[in-house]
Amino acid sequence: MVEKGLEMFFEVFLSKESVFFDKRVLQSSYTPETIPHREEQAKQIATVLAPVLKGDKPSNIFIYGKTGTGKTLTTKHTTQKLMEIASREKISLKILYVNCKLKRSADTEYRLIAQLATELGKSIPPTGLPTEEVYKAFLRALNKQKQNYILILDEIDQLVNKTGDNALYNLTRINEEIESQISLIGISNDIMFVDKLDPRVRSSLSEEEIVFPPYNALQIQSILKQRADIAFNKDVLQQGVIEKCAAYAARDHGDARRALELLRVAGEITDRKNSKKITTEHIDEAEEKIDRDRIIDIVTTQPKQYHLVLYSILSLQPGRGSSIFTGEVYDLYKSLCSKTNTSTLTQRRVSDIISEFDMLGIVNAKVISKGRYGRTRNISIEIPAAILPRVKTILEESVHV
DNA sequence: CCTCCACCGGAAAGCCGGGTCA
DNA sequence: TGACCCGGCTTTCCGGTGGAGG
Repeated sequence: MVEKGLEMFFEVFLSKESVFFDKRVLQSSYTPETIPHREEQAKQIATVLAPVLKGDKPSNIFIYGKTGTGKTLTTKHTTQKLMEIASREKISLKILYVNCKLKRSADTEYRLIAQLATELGKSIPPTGLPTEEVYKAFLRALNKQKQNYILILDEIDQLVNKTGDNALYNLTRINEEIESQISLIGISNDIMFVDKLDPRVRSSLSEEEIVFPPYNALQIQSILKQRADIAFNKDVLQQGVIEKCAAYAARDHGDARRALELLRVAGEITDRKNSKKITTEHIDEAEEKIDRDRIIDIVTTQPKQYHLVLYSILSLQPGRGSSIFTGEVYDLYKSLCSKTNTSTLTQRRVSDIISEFDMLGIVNAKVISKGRYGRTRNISIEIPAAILPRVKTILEESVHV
């Protein structure tokens, strides 16, 4: 019986028409042939890197721009082209790309260097060795053949915020110890982060600086059109859909990635509803869905102690206008802990957990002063009311209250 | 203008699990 | 097997601090 039902389902699914022609084009892993509106930046990168073709060491580059402004795409694209020329001209050149945000892969000094060494063919155990050893292995790999290297460090701000600028310091002066030449390209979406760097590292890293400004609504429109032409079947887009998508994305700092995601999810919603056309209403639904999924995802993947803290905050929000303070949250949290037989964390720690929720956008926690009555955080919940009950259920199940 | 609350938030250090190496 | 390493999570310690109330 069940089997029959499933079969039917799959058959119907197959025969169902989709608005998509090639969905991959809207996914973030997709690399388009051309990158519109970034010609200027691509050229700047090319200008700095070009000397490598004559055997000179290019300057290091620091690239800055908000999320979804095409930094990674442009950098990869440009270096790839450079690589093509280099191999055609038989110039020995190696390009290494690492994303420093990737958990358990390149987000600490040890892991970053290990990752780099691995890409050069040395295998390094994921842990256990002294960092010093890993550097030696990396150096040996670099020296195996004399050539130029270009090292792209994406999201370096993450690395620095987490583990300091030690790794960068070592990398910027590694040229003194090897025959080969290394140039760094650092990509960051937080410009303030350079201030946290040791001055020597800063000046070395940003020998050249390239800024990626946010896209404006018109530019996002053209990006969306370019992709939509390939991604969707003919005539599935209702008038004004692209414009609306672009407007949403431009509203908060011209994030092209978000705009593309919005369009993709809107398409998926359209398919699921068996409609033939993507409408502007679908865009609205998509935006809600993305937000909802994000929050649910964050909440479910959080560890138990975090659940207890969040549950305390939610319980203190009775709908009335009164604001919540750290002290109250901690008191409730403590009693919850003893009720559920969980070990109790210090207030210092809970305070950090609250600010983590703040950074995740689950909660809004501003430090305020109540004068005579001390200083504390003013906490309010940022979860849309529509999914609050669901979040509560998740928390209750995890915590057994 | 000064006090003093109720926390904030940086630094450092400890614990523990997962690992290497000789 | 024991000495040692890394990194995530947590505790300890402690010097701030904005502004209502005196």
